[in-house]
Amino acid sequence: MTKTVTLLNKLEQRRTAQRVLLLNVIRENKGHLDAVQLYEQARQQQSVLSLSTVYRNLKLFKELGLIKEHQFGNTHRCYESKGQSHHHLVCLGCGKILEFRCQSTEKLKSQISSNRGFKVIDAEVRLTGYCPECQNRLIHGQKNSEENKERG
Amino acid sequence: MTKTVTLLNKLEQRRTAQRVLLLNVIRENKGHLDAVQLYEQARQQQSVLSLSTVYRNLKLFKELGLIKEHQFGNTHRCYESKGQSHHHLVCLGCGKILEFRCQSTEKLKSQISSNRGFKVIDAEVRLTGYCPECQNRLIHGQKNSEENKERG
DNA sequence: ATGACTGCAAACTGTTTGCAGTTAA
DNA sequence: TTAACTGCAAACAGTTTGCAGTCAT
Repeated sequence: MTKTVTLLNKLEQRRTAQRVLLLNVIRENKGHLDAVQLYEQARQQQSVLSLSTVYRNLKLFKELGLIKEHQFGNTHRCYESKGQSHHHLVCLGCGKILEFRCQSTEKLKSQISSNRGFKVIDAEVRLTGYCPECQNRLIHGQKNSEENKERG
Repeated sequence: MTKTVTLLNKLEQRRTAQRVLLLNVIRENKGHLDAVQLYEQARQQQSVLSLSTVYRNLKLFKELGLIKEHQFGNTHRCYESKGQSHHHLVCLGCGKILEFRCQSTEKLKSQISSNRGFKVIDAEVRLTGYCPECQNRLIHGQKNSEENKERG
């Protein structure tokens, strides 16, 4: 994987300690982080960092195409490093986000491109429903778990 | 199409003037409305209505499964009546939302269901990129149109 | 040296909530 | 009659912004 530092140099952005730190945390973390989670994880490694810097740099990274932004059911947005393309299963019961891959979107991209003249940059498939655990819980008549609902 | 009034009765919800009005506006409107747009359109027909009522009822309609909620690039959410299943093309240039249909998601649903044990309630495919007009504008070196960017 | 970047606090936006009055059933 | 519903204003959460100081180049 390209070094974060190199990445920032190439993109002609200043290589500040905060940017290197933030990008590293995002890239090391496999899942989805929201701004506050990223802030907290980053602060554990280096305490000089403010939440506005996190927001400002998330915006920058997004514009540079280094990360992807998502908004699932929740109010807040979350971010992930752009790695291998994958899609999401969003559980309505517990808010958990699962990932899956599928090849068929490539075909779809080219279809849309030729039929509609729309230049597709990115494709996301999102399935909402219930994960196995929540199905189980619902069958056995227990109350919905709200545990992971906000920070999934 | 089922009458809004009948719909509310069936669902054992009170048939208030505000609810009937809001549901009608949503159902008559083909595209996507955010809360404020819905509020404004509804007020044109009947001036006794507050924004909190709009939010409260959007939440209700969503829980009853009468409408679908989306969050595209923007900060605000938008809503549409549940009609024939369709997916979205989101233009990064002007924020415009285009729709398309595709059959392949049904197959995907059952695949995920059998492979992962995830009970799929809904599937959405979202392609982001550039609409024909924006591609044109970009080729001819003009600046990005921000016109529709917020209220698309 | 200097313009990009940062932390801080204050502002802003979309949404939710408490309350007292109103209305559908 | 009364619990569900409403409008209003105030609260809230997530995000953005203005400013003065700092730091990468």
